[in-house]
Amino acid sequence: MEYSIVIENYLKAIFTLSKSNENGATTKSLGILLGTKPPTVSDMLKKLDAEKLINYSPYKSISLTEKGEKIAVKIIRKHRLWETFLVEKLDFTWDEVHDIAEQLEHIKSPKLVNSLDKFLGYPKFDPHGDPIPNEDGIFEKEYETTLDQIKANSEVELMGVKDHSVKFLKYLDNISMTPGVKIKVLDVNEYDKSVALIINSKQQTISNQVCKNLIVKRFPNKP
Amino acid sequence: MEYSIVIENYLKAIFTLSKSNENGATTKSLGILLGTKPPTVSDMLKKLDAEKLINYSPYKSISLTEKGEKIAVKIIRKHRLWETFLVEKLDFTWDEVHDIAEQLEHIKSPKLVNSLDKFLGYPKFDPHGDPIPNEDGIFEKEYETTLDQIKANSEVELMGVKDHSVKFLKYLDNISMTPGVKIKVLDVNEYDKSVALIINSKQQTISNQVCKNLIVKRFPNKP
DNA sequence: CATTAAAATTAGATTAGCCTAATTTAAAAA
DNA sequence: TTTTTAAATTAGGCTAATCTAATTTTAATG
Repeated sequence: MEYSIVIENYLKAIFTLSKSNENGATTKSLGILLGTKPPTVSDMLKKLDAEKLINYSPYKSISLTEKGEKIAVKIIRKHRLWETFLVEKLDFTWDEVHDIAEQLEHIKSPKLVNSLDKFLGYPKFDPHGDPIPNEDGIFEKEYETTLDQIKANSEVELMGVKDHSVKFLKYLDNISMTPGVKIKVLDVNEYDKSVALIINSKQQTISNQVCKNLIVKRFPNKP
Repeated sequence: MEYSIVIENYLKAIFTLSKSNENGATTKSLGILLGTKPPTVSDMLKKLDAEKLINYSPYKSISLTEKGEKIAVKIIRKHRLWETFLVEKLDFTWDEVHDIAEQLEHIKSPKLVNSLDKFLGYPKFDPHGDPIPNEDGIFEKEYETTLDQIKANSEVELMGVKDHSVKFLKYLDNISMTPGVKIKVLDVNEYDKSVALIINSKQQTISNQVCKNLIVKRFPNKP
């Protein structure tokens, strides 16, 4: 079955709010997120319930059915793949891509999504660091990687090291690179892949070789 | 001003029919092309006229205003760029791309179109051989090029040669490569750029060097 | 030039998605 | 536990885009 863009947006919004919001999705919060008034939301909730996309009855709580969640995840997958495409291939910046991806996420073609995924090299995270679900709707649970995998304008947390030699650890200590520290990646040098970053509000540059030995964690699931 | 997808489709359809159809766009032909009934078309024509996108009054002929044509050409530009993207980058075939491009052509973002254009290397023709208008809405008038510029699954006509040596012309004669002949390009070898093609329903393979000396004409403006 | 056939338009109705105003329900406070 | 307040829903209406049925206009034919 094919659903309207409006319905797809509702499902995505309910998914997002169910994860992030304390009370889950509400008529009010959906209205704010989607830019519509509460009565409009109420109407639509009844319709989504009738289509078995959500579980809902008047004045009660809102949750996605399995069917509804599947669709929501598909939209999120498309959104994040298109964002990745725009940044990686068309040189858009981090902050320009959201509105365009909001439109692109509604393009209907199963083959297109997977071709795009392949073209992009099956990325696991979008430019904001949010995980991209695979074809089966599974989100990567492994948020850890090495620092050389991180793109510019991301924030990560240092989890550990791969090289445990005293020499290396002393060096890390020198630049305040201690476990648990927050690292903001500013820029990746195209030539030698060295990385400009900020630790404790101090800017530094470290080599690609060092990056490969630093295990970091991304922060997923921001809006 | 931003117009609805439906309006954009009407303008594109009127543009196409004005070029191809004997009587230009009519209520009936628009209905067939857009999959709507004549009364629906009539209503919309009044609306488009009110918006100064077309010149029209009841029972009279239909033509685009400058304003309307500009929008139509923009949509066509987007459509053909996206088709090129799908074939060149995502390995879609010739015949799979139309429906997807019909959706993609309505994505709104001026920067996106031009970034895509740049990413694709400012192509002048789409995979069907139709010309892609540039940012200013100008269509390439030069349909002639050399055979090495032609992609797989295109049809061209031989217009002339660059090498006029007897040796070369004798060789061409041998393979029925005579001026005016229709050439269907089947495949371009990735390794040596040699080209598999059909002339007079006979398949042959010719080298890249030979291709570079053959001047051919594309066939633009198919549906 | 009158008649007929085809095309186009007007009339009236429907659906999805949205709104404001009025009412109902649930949750929080007294 | 009653009262108050905030949230949610119902009622009634609007617009864009669509339809069928009826009517009008143009063009083609005799």
